Amino acid sequence: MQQLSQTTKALSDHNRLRILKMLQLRPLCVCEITAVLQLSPSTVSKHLSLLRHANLINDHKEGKWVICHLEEHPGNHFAATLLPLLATWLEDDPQIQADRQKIARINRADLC
Amino acid sequence: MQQLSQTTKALSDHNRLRILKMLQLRPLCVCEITAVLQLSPSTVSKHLSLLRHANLINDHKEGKWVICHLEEHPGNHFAATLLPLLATWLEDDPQIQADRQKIARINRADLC
DNA sequence: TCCTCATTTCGTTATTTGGCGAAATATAGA
DNA sequence: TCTATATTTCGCCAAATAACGAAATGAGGA
Repeated sequence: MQQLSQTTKALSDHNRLRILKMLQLRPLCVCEITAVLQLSPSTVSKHLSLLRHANLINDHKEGKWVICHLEEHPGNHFAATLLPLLATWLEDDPQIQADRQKIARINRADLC
Repeated sequence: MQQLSQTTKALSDHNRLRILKMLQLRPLCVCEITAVLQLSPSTVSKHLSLLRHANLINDHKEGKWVICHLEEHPGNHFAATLLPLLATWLEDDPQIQADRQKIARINRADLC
């Protein structure tokens, strides 16, 4: 029950949903996510940490960047079920579409 | 996006999950739910109101009782997808099983 | 009508959450 | 080694949430 509520809580925040829907497009470094959300790096870091603990995303280092991506094989059963569903949800949401357009224009090299 | 986060937020609370899993067994009046959760009536009422607004449950009056039941045709797409999933989740959770045993023993007539 | 009892609403309190900026950490490159 | 920059951690504040008890509401039965 704890694990389910942890997962749904992670999915209940506006900005965390935006992050997950962005990552559907491609893996992103923290500063790209920060640029799109227009939140402070510390806030974004906290959201990412929460998503990581919920087994919804994962990351790896590439030089000085931390690259985040959707978790492909979540240890958590609920995350494993919900992530593919989320992939089909919110596709026509204006905010999500705007975020994705921003990502298309962004270049990690100039940004960070 | 608002609707999705409303739905997942509703599903992110321990006690609300317990309520939904109880209602899977059969419709229950507010005082039965209150008796199982061991929370104050006002607290339970608030949880129920939140679940109603999220289109996860519905209710009707029967004499002086308000009988709650799972929403069968949620107006909300996310609720419609998640309710059947929830029905398969947490079936082996000890807390959920204990709640259901309590319900089996409870009788609305003597309780209220 | 009046009383009882199930439920909801209101006002309050403690805890959690989401946000920030400053300081700490870590890594690439000079 | 020193510096610059990406990220995280820490300490704080404001807003949201979950809980309670008391008061209000609403329906059935005396």
